[in-house]
Amino acid sequence: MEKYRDIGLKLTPQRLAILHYLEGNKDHPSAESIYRAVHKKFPTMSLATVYSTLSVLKEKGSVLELTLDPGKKRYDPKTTLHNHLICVSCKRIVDIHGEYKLDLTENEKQEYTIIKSHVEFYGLCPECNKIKTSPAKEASPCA
Amino acid sequence: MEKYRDIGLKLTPQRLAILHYLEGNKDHPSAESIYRAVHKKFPTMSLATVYSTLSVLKEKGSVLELTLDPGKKRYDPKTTLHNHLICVSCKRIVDIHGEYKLDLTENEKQEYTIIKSHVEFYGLCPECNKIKTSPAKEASPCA
DNA sequence: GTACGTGCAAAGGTTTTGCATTACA
DNA sequence: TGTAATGCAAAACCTTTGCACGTAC
Repeated sequence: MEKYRDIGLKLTPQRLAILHYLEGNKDHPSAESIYRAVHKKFPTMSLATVYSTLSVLKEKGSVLELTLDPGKKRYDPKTTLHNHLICVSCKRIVDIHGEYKLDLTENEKQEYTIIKSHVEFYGLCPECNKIKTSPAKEASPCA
Repeated sequence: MEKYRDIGLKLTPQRLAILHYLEGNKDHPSAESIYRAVHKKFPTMSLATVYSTLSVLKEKGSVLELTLDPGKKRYDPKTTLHNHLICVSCKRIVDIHGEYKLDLTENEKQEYTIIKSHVEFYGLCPECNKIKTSPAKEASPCA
């Protein structure tokens, strides 16, 4: 946690609670769900503080803001390049770690400069896939 | 335009105006910008009508709702699979037509079912790229 | 001690909804 | 004519902002 002080963050109890919640979190939570989780253990926490902390973490490059969910932003503490699958059944967002060769044509290489890329897969997450392919059970949305 | 009646759409003047505006449109407009454009020619048009028409068109598969812009939805009348580049300079969204091999590992193939995929490139659009690579001019955001 | 974070409430932007009126088919 | 679309206003969300107060360093 000291690494956050090193990048110029004042470590208040509220921020520590948010940082602990985010550490290793693979749920790609929204501001609201971070707030709900942290508010349980820390009833004075306000939603504005969550937004303001996320804004600072984003500036410092310590979280990624994901634009995958129509209607709200999601946050990802994993900041190295990776891709995502959006489950069409349960709406969960899960990490996909493969690297892909996304080669532009020669024409396109002249026209554009590419800085980075991100792949969104739409399909079934492991849990919903299991339900669907399991012969014994009726298919039903997970979560 | 008759194809829309065929899919069960009542063709009101408002809807025709929206459909004309969307036809061949490559700007990936938001509801608000569709409203602004159509309202000029059609002053009685209301924003609620734009939303309701977009909702029907989406259901019928005649437009795609894009979740690329944090804070608002964008709409794309091109419904065949293609990818997008988000210009980090001018924020324009432009189509990228290459097809990519996005092969999952054997492990992943067992875990997931993939229905479709979409690649977001971040970089410079043709206009901003031209400005940047042109030696004679100062770089400046386009649009 | 000071600069910055917190919490509250209000405001801003996008999208949805309810309802009376209007118009397509 | 009947069903569905329109337009208006209000409400529902998500996110940002202003400001008085509190706290990490």
